[in-house]
Amino acid sequence: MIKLLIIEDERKTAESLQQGLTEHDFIVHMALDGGQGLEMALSTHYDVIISDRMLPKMNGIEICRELRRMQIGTPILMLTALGTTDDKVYGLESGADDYLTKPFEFKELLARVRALLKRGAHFDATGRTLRAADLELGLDTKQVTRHGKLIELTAKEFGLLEFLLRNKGRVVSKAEISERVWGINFDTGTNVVEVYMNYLRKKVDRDFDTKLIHTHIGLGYVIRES
Amino acid sequence: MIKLLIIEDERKTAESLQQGLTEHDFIVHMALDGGQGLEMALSTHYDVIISDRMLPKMNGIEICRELRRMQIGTPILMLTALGTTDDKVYGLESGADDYLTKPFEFKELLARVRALLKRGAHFDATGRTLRAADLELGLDTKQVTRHGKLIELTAKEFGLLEFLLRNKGRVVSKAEISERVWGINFDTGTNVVEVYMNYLRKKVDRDFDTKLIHTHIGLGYVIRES
DNA sequence: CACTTTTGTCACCCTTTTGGGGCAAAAAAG
DNA sequence: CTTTTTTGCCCCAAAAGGGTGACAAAAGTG
Repeated sequence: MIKLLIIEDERKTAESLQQGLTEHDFIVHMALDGGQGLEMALSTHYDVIISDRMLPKMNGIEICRELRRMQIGTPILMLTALGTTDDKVYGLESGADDYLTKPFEFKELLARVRALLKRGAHFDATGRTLRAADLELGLDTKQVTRHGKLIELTAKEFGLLEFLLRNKGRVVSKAEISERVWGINFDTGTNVVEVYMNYLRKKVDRDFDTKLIHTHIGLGYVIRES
Repeated sequence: MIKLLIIEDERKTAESLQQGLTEHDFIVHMALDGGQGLEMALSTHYDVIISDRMLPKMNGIEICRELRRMQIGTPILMLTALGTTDDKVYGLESGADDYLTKPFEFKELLARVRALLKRGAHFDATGRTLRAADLELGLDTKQVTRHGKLIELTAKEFGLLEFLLRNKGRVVSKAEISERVWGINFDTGTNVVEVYMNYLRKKVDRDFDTKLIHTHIGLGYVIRES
């Protein structure tokens, strides 16, 4: 479920954007002026924000700056009627991630939104699927497959695999894992991590030739596809 | 030090880009055709890649796809003379992060590169690497290679090599090493440091002509690439 | 409540890592 | 050249790290 926020005061543009994006399976929220837009962006998590540059109450540039000041990194696509290079430069420097000049074709906007989503997907909890070789983990569907075959995981196993996949290629220590997946301070002499790593391996690696979960003794674990 | 790769075959464009970007304190590498560009992008870590779309040997779209297939997430800014919306859409869908149509003003390109950098700064999985000659140590991957060949190290060996590499060119005493790597007060008549230095040499230097680990008798050890 | 599933602990075993002893080789000192 | 110190390097035993089955507690389900 990908959520977008559109901040736009021209009714006609706003409506056609909303319609077009809704048809492409995005969840679209609308704000009709800058103040409202900022408020919504601050209170809800969006995957991409599309904002007009000229707006009542607070303009697009100000919204940008304010969001970045509040440590909100949501990608912002700025729309504008102003097409000079200086305008674009100014917009990008104030924290926008892309800048599109009106008039534009809807499909270009769609492509740019998707490009912004792709970039954020690595970290954002809203990405669609995580992959490593022929292993796929659906963040939305909560389904895991290897070589097309469904693998049933429990909640903790899923959480552990998701954490490993999000850090694909990076060795993560047991302390880091228990901290991030279990939320515990790895001081209690527990060996849950090892036990679960064992469960995961049985389900994910055992029946396959190329192993994905690797141990680096004394350092931690890593998912690697080589 | 921010490194950019420019893949562009038109001499004039290439040179003016290089000059402009160098003036803004970027380190700029150039490739004049697609094949060369791909090779460079695969072997070196760049912060942003700027690629022309139409290139000899291999075009920009193909480079994009190939890099993404190889799990390289470096932000890509595509340049093109083709300005139709469909071209842009196609480019963005193949894995590019931004798309700029020629002719453009340099300052817009600069602003877009900066916008990409801001975002890409996050996942720098390939950047945290220590090097000495053809020896590479990945701080995240915990992998060590020499001349492209993987070397397996234990945790202590890794810690020792990391310490030496962090102090590349500086002679570190055995007391310093045991203090920083083992966390012990080098008073016990132990010879662990010598023993481990020996392990490291076996794995890192033995099979190669140019030795990297050098002993300064009575003073300590150092990694030197000369 | 009875039953199933999930979660986490324990105990045991196996593997790898670690670091010391001892000695030969190399370097420095006399 | 001989002696002393330092370093390199083999072997080996102890320790640490990690894998795994059994089992009990906890959570979820009808």
